[in-house]
Amino acid sequence: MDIKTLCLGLLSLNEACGYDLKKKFESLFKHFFAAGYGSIYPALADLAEAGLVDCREVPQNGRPARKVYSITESGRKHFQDALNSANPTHKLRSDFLVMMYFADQLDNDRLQLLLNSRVSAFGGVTAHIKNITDSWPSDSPAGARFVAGFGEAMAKAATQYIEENRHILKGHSQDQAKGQPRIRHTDLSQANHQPAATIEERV
Amino acid sequence: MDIKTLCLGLLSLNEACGYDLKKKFESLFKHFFAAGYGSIYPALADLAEAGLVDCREVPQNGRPARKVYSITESGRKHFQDALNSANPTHKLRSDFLVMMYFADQLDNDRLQLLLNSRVSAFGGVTAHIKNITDSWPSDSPAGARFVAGFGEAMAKAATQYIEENRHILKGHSQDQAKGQPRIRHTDLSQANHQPAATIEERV
DNA sequence: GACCAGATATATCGAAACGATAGTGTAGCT
DNA sequence: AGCTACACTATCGTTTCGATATATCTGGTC
Repeated sequence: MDIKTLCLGLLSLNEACGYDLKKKFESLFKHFFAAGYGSIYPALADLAEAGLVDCREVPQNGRPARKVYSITESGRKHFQDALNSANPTHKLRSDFLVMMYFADQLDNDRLQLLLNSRVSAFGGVTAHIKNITDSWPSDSPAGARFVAGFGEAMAKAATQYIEENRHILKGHSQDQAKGQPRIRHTDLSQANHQPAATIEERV
Repeated sequence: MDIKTLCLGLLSLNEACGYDLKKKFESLFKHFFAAGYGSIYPALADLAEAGLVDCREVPQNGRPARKVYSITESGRKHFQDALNSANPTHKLRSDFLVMMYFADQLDNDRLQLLLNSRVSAFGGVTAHIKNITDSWPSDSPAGARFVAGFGEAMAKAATQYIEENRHILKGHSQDQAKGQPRIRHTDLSQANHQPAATIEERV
């Protein structure tokens, strides 16, 4: 599902301008789908050109006019089709885990700092979700509650995992020699080399 | 952390060709960092041009020659710097959760299908991680075990959350009218409109 | 022996998305 | 008077994605 479709989906609930959509991304979708202006504005322009949304300019005193986009029947149908055809992805991209993978090239202070700030980032996610859901009425849509709960559950599980397992990671102490990995590593590059499983190699 | 840096990190452990790196991404990093050929090959070329890696061609019978990249001292230093300066991200991008957010525009069969295949996808993640870790020696690096465990923990927590909360989602039945949301939605577009919190709006 | 799927290895190209930045006036606070 | 936050627009260069092309060897099946 691309950003265009997502914007269309949000517009299927309420008409909105680009700025409104950005705010939604940063409140409702913050923990599972990020989108910046550089994605949203072109997406809206494309949707308008394709006739999936209408654009209406609402002038304001001083400020740039709001360009309010509202979904058309064609757009609504298009979104329904997208909901029913796509097989949805669910992808994590984590520099944090990459760094943890390379923990033995970090010194210990740095490692502990990274772990602590990740835990605190998950705390921030939890706080954010609590913050937005607190204002919801009791009849708020099930989907919204489901995804909020999912975010909470993930943040909690991640925090717990880190706290329970951080002890297995030990960065080297700072006065130790840096820059050379302290594990064996073996030449991989013979012509016609064997399948990886039969070669001694750092996992 | 961009793909270049990540490739450099992998090359700090073993020299490798583009194809080798791709395999690593698809085994070790599969659950938290994806990268395709379209990212890896340009990254290697850039690294070589910047002098952070050396490239050595190893001819093979029939097949295209392996271009084996090995990290230079400069490259190693560069990677250490990257490890110590970046504040790492950890981002989820989930079309699945987007769709769940729009659950009330899905019919029930489709909704159940999506939930089931997501659960089974998490099962696949768990199986994949078990598969790669089973072959590891007992002295395998702590970082690798930490990130593998993290993936397992997340897959487990996600599965559990879905199973325990899927009942709150109810897609409409198939014979019901489609295409119109059944919740109120209010015009957002008055000039100089109020802050969102004071307007009735679908969350 | 014929045949096909899959592994090994390279690489490119257009489309999509990211991330940072710019501009401009209002409102409110100190 | 000056500062910061907010409301709204928008662009632009870089990075990344995803699909595809090419070519040969290997291993298994009918």
